Amino acid sequence: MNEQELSLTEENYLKIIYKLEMEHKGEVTTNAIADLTNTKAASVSDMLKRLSQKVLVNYIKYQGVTLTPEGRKKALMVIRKHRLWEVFLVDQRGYSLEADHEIAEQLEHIESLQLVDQLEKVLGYPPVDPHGDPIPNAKGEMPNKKQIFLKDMQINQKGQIMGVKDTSPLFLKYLDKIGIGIGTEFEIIDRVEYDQSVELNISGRLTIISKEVAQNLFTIE
Amino acid sequence: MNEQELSLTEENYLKIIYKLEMEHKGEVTTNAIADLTNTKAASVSDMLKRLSQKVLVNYIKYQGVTLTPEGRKKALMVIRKHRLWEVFLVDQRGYSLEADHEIAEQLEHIESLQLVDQLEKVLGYPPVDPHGDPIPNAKGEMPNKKQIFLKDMQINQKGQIMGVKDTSPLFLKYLDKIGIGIGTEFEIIDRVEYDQSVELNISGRLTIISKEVAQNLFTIE
DNA sequence: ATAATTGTTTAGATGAACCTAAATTAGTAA
DNA sequence: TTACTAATTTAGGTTCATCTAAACAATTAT
Repeated sequence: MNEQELSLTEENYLKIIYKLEMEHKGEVTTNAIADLTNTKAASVSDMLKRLSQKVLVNYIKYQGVTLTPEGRKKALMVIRKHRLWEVFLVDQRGYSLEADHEIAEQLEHIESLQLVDQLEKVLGYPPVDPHGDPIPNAKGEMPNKKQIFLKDMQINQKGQIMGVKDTSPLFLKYLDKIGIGIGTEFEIIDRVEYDQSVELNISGRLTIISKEVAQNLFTIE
Repeated sequence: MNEQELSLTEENYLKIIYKLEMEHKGEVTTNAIADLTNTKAASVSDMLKRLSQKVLVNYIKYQGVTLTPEGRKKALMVIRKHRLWEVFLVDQRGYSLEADHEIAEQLEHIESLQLVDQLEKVLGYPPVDPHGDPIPNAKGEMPNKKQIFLKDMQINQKGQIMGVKDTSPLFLKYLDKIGIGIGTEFEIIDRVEYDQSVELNISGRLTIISKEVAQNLFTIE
């Protein structure tokens, strides 16, 4: 009785309400939603009424919306799918395409919990997507992982590259050249006082990265 | 001017018309389409009018439809996506899920030619999907590959397992056990007169499969 | 050839998701 | 407070994809 199928559009609304709720910590306004959905306020009002009827949001006229527990769970499932597909896309093809996000916007609506769970397994249970955003678990709970930049890590700490901040082709090409990518394991060997560059041990080899690079690479926890 | 975006529904109609055209070699009837789309004849008539206006089908009232070249190309692109995703699903997870086809039905509508081309590359340019159906190329042309069952191959011929006919869990489990899967390379060593079983060389090791198994495994060309 | 059957199309409605324009409410400034 | 502005909702329409029921065309059987 719980598992009402949601339309693609409804899923998108929930996802956006979730995001806005996180940002402003509270009620979400009609206009804010209209902006992000590329629709008009009137259309949003319509939809909020419908979502309210399905008990996915708490909606009081003129006062904005919040998600119900059920709505939040649905939103998190969509976000989970989106982020896992993002990992998949980057994994399969590198950061090459600007379009990754757009494609993930479509893939996030593929219905099959099993598929997404299997995807997660194949990808090695990544805690975050390539933007460093945490991936909700199969129960629809958002873990509070945080990204830590190599620049800020202690000497002797180990980790695995989980993503990059700067996604310009120039930077990505350089990373590729020096053999650093998503999943690369490393250990912080030393930090050079002089220029704040960082010495890494990557599978036995010493690799030195500049401060700029160390500011743009992150691991998790 | 050519690249009108099609709705998911329109894509499905084209795909189904293509399939029916292949089967009956000629005009496709309204009712046949209605059956496969799980809609009613009246809805099909409506849609055919719309597709006709977009010059994707040739439609004459009471006389059935055929695809135009443009419509055929669109249909083949959908089929290409569907079959590549099927390969992906089986690749990632084995035949485990009955639901593979349903999931591919959704994935086939993901818009991104680049993604599907990249997928094809990652999968190693498979000529057929796991059901042995050929995969149209990036230009929207259907190659005429045909499946050949191991039962019918000559001694000394080599090949690669491209799919299975029987997809019952029992059979798939057995294949798994004897180490045969999609992509497995083999050479036909001999055929045993007595029971028509087939001796294979699989990466240096002799494997014997029964007539029944050899009737259900195929390669291509 | 005519009648009966089957297949197909039209007419008129529906629901989802959107729109514009007008009305309403909430919040702010005089 | 009252008047004004900005945000929101309602009213009334549109398009897409569907439906049912009725009308119409084509095919088959007598």
